[in-house]
Amino acid sequence: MEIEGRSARKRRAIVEAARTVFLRSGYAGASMDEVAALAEVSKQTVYKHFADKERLFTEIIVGDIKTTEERSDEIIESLPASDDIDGDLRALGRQIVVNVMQPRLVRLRRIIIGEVDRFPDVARTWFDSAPGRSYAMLADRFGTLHSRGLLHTPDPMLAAQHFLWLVLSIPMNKAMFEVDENPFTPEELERFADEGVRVFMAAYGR
Amino acid sequence: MEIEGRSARKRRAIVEAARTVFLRSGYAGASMDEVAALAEVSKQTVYKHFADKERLFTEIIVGDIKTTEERSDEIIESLPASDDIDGDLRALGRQIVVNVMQPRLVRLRRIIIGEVDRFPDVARTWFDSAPGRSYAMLADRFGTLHSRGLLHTPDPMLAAQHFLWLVLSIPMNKAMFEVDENPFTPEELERFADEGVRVFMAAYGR
DNA sequence: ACTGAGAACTGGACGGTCCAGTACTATGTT
DNA sequence: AACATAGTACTGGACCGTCCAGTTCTCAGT
Repeated sequence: MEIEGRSARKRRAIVEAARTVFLRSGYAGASMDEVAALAEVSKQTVYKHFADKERLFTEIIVGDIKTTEERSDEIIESLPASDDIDGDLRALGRQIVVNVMQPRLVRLRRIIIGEVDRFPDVARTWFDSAPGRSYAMLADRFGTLHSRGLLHTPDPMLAAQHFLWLVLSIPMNKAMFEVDENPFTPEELERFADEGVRVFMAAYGR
Repeated sequence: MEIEGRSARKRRAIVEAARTVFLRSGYAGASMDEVAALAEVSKQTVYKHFADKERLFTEIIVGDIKTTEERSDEIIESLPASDDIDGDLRALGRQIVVNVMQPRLVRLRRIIIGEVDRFPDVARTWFDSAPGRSYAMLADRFGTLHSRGLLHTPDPMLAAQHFLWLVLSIPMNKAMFEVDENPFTPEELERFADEGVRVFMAAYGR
């Protein structure tokens, strides 16, 4: 078993500290001294591992996005294919809303939106990965369900977007403007999911 | 007729310059020197009218929010009450999406989201005014239409939120992560509106 | 197991830059 | 005269990124 060397250990500490600091203070609000201090590492070491603040930010955020992406993939792939489409979608909607409304993700989203001008590539990566990939995976499922006659989704991509936003947009939009990243209880979130799915089924149900 | 005095004229120039600069560069990116230069005013004069950068920002942004609010009110109030609910809502949806997706408003939205931590009050003002007020006004209309049997919206507030986000969330979410604030043509936007209204009517019609 | 070389790290100082906000004098306006 | 503004220099502070002298770690070669 490979033991993590000193350099790798320091690097991990830096990444973790940077994640904390950037998520807490945003890009402009974060200082490299703060990162170094929290990582218990000298500033020089930070600059040995990362060329500058922009690259550190980019790596941290893109890393977080990838993690998020994997989790979302799991959730959508777990969508069962029972006869009870309505129940299946309700379960899916609940999982999605609870997952996406995690305070950490809400903060991440806010920071990326605030830095679109400075980091357009990060924003694009987020969009392709966070909602974009879910759109595509869900559209794929809806396409299948349509051809099996279980849903009426002739435009599966549009249906997928409608589904996700029916479930998410009310709490997400509110959270964008609240200091408290998740002002809803899990029960409230699940209600948003259920009501969203109800509307979805009225329009797209068999 | 009251002639605008010198002081008032300068103040207006400062406000306009500040609006331009803040919308272009955000709060942190904007500099007071830049504002003074664009307003063709000395920095001292800026500080004569506004105590500090934070207050200048707040006044500018809140002012813009109010303007937006009035425009939104007009649009929702113009919702006709004909027998053709479906057509009326489609017209409303189109107006809303085109109005809300103005590049200026999209930028404003991004800036406010990015500054939630520093300016929670501004964010709250935005939320209460921009989506919040529309929710309430629309919910009021839906309540009336429900009791007249023209819609089935027992929870008018929820229906109003579903309506607005069915129409808006797809383009708005994409625009949040694009450098180009409005990556859609008016035709595409209207299609989002129409499709959103279709889903809405399937769930809440009759 | 020992050693020596080189890489990585520390800690602190520091230059350079940017910028909010102030001070001060001269000029213009009412 | 009284007040507002211009113009400009200045202060104070934050912070990125660099530099350097001295220390610690790692690992290959013996």
